[in-house]
Amino acid sequence: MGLNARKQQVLEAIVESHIKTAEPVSSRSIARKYRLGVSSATIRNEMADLEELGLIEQPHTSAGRIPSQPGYRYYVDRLLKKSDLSSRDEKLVRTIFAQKARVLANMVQRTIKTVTKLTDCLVLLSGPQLENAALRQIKTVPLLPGKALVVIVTVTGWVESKVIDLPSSVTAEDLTHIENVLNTYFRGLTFQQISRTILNNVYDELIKQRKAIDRIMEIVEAVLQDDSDEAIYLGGTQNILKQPEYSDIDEVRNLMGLIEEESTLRSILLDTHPHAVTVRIGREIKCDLASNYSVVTAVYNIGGYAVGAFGLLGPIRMDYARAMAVVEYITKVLSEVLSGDTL
Amino acid sequence: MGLNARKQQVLEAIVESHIKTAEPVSSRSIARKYRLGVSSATIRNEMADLEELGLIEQPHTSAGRIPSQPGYRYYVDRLLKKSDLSSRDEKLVRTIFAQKARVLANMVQRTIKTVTKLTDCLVLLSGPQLENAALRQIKTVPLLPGKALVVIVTVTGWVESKVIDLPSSVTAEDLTHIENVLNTYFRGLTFQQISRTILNNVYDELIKQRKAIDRIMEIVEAVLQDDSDEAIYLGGTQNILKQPEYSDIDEVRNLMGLIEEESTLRSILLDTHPHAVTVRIGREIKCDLASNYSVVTAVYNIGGYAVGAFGLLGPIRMDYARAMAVVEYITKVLSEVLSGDTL
DNA sequence: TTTAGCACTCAGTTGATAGGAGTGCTAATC
DNA sequence: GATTAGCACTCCTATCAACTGAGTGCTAAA
Repeated sequence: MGLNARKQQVLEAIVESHIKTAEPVSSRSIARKYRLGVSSATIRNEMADLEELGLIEQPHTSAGRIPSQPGYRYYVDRLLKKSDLSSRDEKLVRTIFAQKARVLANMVQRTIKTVTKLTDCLVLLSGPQLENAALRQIKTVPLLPGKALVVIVTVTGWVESKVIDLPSSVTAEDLTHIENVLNTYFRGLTFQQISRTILNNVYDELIKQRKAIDRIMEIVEAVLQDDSDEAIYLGGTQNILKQPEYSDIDEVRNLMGLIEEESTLRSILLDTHPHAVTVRIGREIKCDLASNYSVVTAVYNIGGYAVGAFGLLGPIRMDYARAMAVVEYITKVLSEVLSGDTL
Repeated sequence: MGLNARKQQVLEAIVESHIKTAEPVSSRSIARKYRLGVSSATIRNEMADLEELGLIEQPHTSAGRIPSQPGYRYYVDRLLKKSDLSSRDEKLVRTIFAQKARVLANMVQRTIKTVTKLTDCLVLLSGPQLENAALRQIKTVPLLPGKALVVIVTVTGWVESKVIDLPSSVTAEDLTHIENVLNTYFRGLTFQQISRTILNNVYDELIKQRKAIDRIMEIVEAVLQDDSDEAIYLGGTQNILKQPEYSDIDEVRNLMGLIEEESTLRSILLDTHPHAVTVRIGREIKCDLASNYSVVTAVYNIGGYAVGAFGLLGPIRMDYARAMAVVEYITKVLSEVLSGDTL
């Protein structure tokens, strides 16, 4: 869809004005506020063309124009000027990771809370899955018969702990032995590598102790298969309610319904291009409940392996430039911090 | 305020009808639905008296009556018939604690999620604070220089773990030593007792190792003073939005503002009678933001010591009988489970 | 003391009207 | 040929009056 320069300017003006005010944009207001050097009548003519192309639409005859979903798509693809976060905002983000104790659960909470201050969107975060984190050490702590705590420390200093159930036949000595084996063979490897490696290397070595291996596998699996890791964390509900589109109670209810549907949020968040900030607008999100929203998402990684996704969800009339800047910066910093490049 | 029997019946009818329908109640509908054996005119006379007493009020001249805040108070104190949970509901609550791993954080989440299904209120939960839990064992796990994991297991099998920072001068051997001391002297005591006991018993014993004592105190304090324990957990936002009072967008915003104010929620939750289910109605809650809500709260305990509070927040027109039954049952079960009486 | 009956009040709805914002089209201008 | 001024037209929004109906309060009778 090749638009001449002036049509692009008009479309850009309409999108940006509507993002700012949430109101339909009139030809006259464009002529006044954006110095295109032509009269409102000329802009009206261009608007008629843009409407024919399906990029803008009229809520009713005597109203101004608002961008259509394809209009926003055109804007995001070709008109939007990428912006960076201000250094003040970047500093704010850095404070998320200033705290010394590197506990994943805390970091997730702090990330969401902080981003909430940076945008008016709903903040979504999945993971991080530790599968691709390299192991520094595993500690096991026998608690009660049949119960032990497994503590995982990654090479980059992140701590995660889980209580697991064991066959009650496993003694404290077994556990110590298992811990030793795990640390000896697996230090520096990722969990993913462990599952592959174990069969080759360790199995032969410990063939005499079949039972111990079974236990080891149970532990590794218990740690990896914890469903709670797959939870979607979210915040900023209050934020998004400030947007004028949610002064209608039905919109609010729809939004709350969406928030409740964790599986939907998950599929939205995971439908993300692996190497770039992804923008999905309205019906581009393959989900009926969400066809009135847009999402900006990106994955973050540990040592180059995707381990989670981060995203912002807002009305279609959201500030895409800012949302993209936030998502890009957050996922960059998350990746750095989890991979240990900084700090 | 002594009301004759019929006035009480009329007040009860008004409160219960209004709780059910959220609409003003007319004399005629009472005459029809509640078999009082008198005509609507007689009920109108009684209503006039009740209004003069300030127990009911009229939104406008040609509307029915709704209970006033003192009217609800009278109802809760003298008219409300206490009810128990159905055995189906009780069974549902028991499933919260069916999971084997006794991890406090998980239990908190599950409790909230479950109660969300039992009422239309906002579910609030604080704690549990471990101060009054008796200690089975403490494990320390050195992680990195200056960082250790402290794992606490209570006598009743609950597990809580924290990453703490230590002076980097503390070695792994120090830590093991500290762990031994802690376990030797403190097993079976509550954290509260520990803080009192340590000065008397242990200090003399370990006088040669002043430094170690300081470390111990640091650990004990680090564990106790973790702010995250004082967080208020909440759920059921979607529930409460279904209530007809929240079809007004400003009401929704006010509610969201209240939810955001964690310190307010905390003070509401902690203003609870220590030995009974507490009901606070509207302005009885000492908080302007909350004067349009009612709360039903109660504390739960470990071995008789209060360790946290549980409550339901809803519109003043809430189902008090059910809310009280839920709060009473949940706190009873929480206390049992945490104290180890069952399971 | 209770009740039937009726006048009265007032919120909510409907319908008509006026005002205003914005467009689309036409004819004049550059 | 592109641009623009001007004007008729559309349709949303606000306002006001009239109407409706639910519910009350009061009075007089049972």
